[in-house]
Amino acid sequence: MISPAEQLSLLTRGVARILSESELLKKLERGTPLRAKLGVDPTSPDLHLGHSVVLEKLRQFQELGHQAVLIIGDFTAQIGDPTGRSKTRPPLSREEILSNAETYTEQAFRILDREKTEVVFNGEWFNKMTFSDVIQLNARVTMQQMLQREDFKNRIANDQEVRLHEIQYPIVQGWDSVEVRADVELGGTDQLFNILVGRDMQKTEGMEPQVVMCLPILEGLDGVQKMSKSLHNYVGITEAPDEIFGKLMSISDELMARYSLLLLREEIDGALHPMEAKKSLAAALVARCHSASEAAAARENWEARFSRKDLEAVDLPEFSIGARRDLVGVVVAIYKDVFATPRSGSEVRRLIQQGSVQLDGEKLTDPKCEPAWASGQVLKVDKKRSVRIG
RNA sequence: GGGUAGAUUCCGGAGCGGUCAAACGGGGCAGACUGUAAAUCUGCUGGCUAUGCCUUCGAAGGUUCGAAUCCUUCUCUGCCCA
Repeated sequence: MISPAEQLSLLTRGVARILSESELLKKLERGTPLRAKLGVDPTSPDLHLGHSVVLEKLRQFQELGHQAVLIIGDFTAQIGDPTGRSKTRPPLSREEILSNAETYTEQAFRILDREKTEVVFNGEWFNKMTFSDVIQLNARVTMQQMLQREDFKNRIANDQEVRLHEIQYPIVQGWDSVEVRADVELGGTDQLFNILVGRDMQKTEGMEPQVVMCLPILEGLDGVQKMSKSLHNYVGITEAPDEIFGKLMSISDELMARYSLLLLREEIDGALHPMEAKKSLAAALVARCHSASEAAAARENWEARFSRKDLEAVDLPEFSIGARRDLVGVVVAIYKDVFATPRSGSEVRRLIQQGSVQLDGEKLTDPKCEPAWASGQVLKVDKKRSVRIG
């Protein structure tokens, strides 16, 4: 058994904010397993590297013999969170939530130890509440407290709306902590406020307050905004090895250092050429999401393709010419069927005119042309995407 | 409830009734250069069976030869006052 002090130093590594270390130490010194809580929202079940930062931390708790408590926010998902102006997000059905929760946990268990994870749905207690229970819950929190929250404050300052139900979210989340008797709650730094509410609610209930542990928010591939699916700047942990490797190779050097630190808890080796360092990072992350052998294969594939530009040696997706044989028609079909990133005919026409499309290394700039297609030809539609004509 | 401002293409934000598919900026995409990096430069950024046609400027009507621009009603939002 590792000593409480050693545990503390491991657990606080890579953490952006903790309240407070001394409280955590005290809890650790009791010697009984701590209950470490993480609440997740089953609205978009696709996990990406951003989520993995906090999941890794939770895993660390497990490795040290503590109890992970994963709360699925099925209740909140049923209400639907209408963030944004005109569009009200349709509330999810029971079935959707359950199936989302299923895919979510499936993915989360790539990182977490399934055997040592307690999964609970918060609808279990919230669905039983009456309106008067809700009022009483609200009575525990003041308006002033809610208005302290940074993003509410900003939105008010910028004349943007804040819906009343939005200020319920921290309360709901806070009550979860009471229900599961959390000793520690994990979350991104954006969760600081919510987690603090949980502390307060536990105190009002006469419980020992949970320790707040905030992990840094991972930037997306653009290096500016947080990683998120809706911003299209994410790397999904279930994506194909080549895909993950490629996406990581396109990040900036600056971001590479950040990813290395947050995802691998390692500094970049300054002696390496930045590109080599990036390859190691990419390989390490592919290995984590898949396996070491797949990581090696992805690396080799990438090098053949982009360093040696040896497209013959690479596994390219195959495409068979369909009904439309003209260049625009073919490229549109490729984007849609092979890469699942549809582009309109006009868009493709522009790409062609700008010299993005090559057939066997030769640029085709006339959208109207109809090349003599032959099986085995390599059609490159843009810098990163090519197919082999089947 | 009263007053007031506003709703424009991914976002921000212009837009004398015709020359507006709509300025400008951001973002995005592509090309050149590279290390699928950054920086920089260039081009593009509604759709189509494409020298023309179609659908877009909160919604529905209306006035006009003609409307994002004018009128009416409606919906939504901000701000101020209660």
